[in-house]
Amino acid sequence: MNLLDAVLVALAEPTRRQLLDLLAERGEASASTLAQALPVTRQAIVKHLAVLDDAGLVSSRRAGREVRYRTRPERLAQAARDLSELATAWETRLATIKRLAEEGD
Amino acid sequence: MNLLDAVLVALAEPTRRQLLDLLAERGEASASTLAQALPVTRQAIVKHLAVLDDAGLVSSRRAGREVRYRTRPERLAQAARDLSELATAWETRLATIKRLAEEGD
DNA sequence: AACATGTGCAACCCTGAGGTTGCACTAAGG
DNA sequence: CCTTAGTGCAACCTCAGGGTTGCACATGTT
Repeated sequence: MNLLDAVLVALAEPTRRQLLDLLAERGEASASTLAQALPVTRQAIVKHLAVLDDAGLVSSRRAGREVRYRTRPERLAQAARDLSELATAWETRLATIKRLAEEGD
Repeated sequence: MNLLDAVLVALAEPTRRQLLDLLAERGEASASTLAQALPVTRQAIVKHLAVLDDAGLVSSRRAGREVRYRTRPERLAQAARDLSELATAWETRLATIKRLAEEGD
């Protein structure tokens, strides 16, 4: 599974998108803190953060006894570019097909 | 669930991404035809196409006894723009936080 | 030292998504 | 009219993903 795939999978989950919102809002936060803002357990949060980390959408660092997470906008920006490219490729395809159809009739 | 969410969910599935590839490649295809190119049943394909349709990533039209599907690049392009916006918003947040931290120290 | 807070790990539960099979229905072609 | 190819519907199966609980471990505080 390449990175774009991982990003898409990561973003497909409502809770994970909420987590990203919270992180973007706060700049940095621990799993325990985040758990207080959402209707799920800390453990669930941790799992989600792991998925987000695999997708490169968040990074973490240890600060004493807690682990702080933050967003990584570059990855999201990259994913956006990838999707954009894909869209352009489709458009080109469709344009070509349309053109051929018109010529051939 | 708004449209971007639906798009993300739709794209999170490998088989659906393959379907989109095939459609982009062929310009137009029916569920039965697509099923021949993938290791799953026509029914599975139909379900996936329904999800893609809900997300606005494909459109369909009846042609005699078959239903032909095609990609809709605008939606994907829109999704790409939305993600890009989100990334920018995060970047702005992080920049602000960083600035405040420097000023306040 | 004792306590509180945050994390890590593992087992477990359960729903939904992806997939299949079977059959009825409809349209095209001989 | 009969056959063939494509679709639609519904019941069913299976498993990974999201979630929980319980407990051990580590760090900070008094």
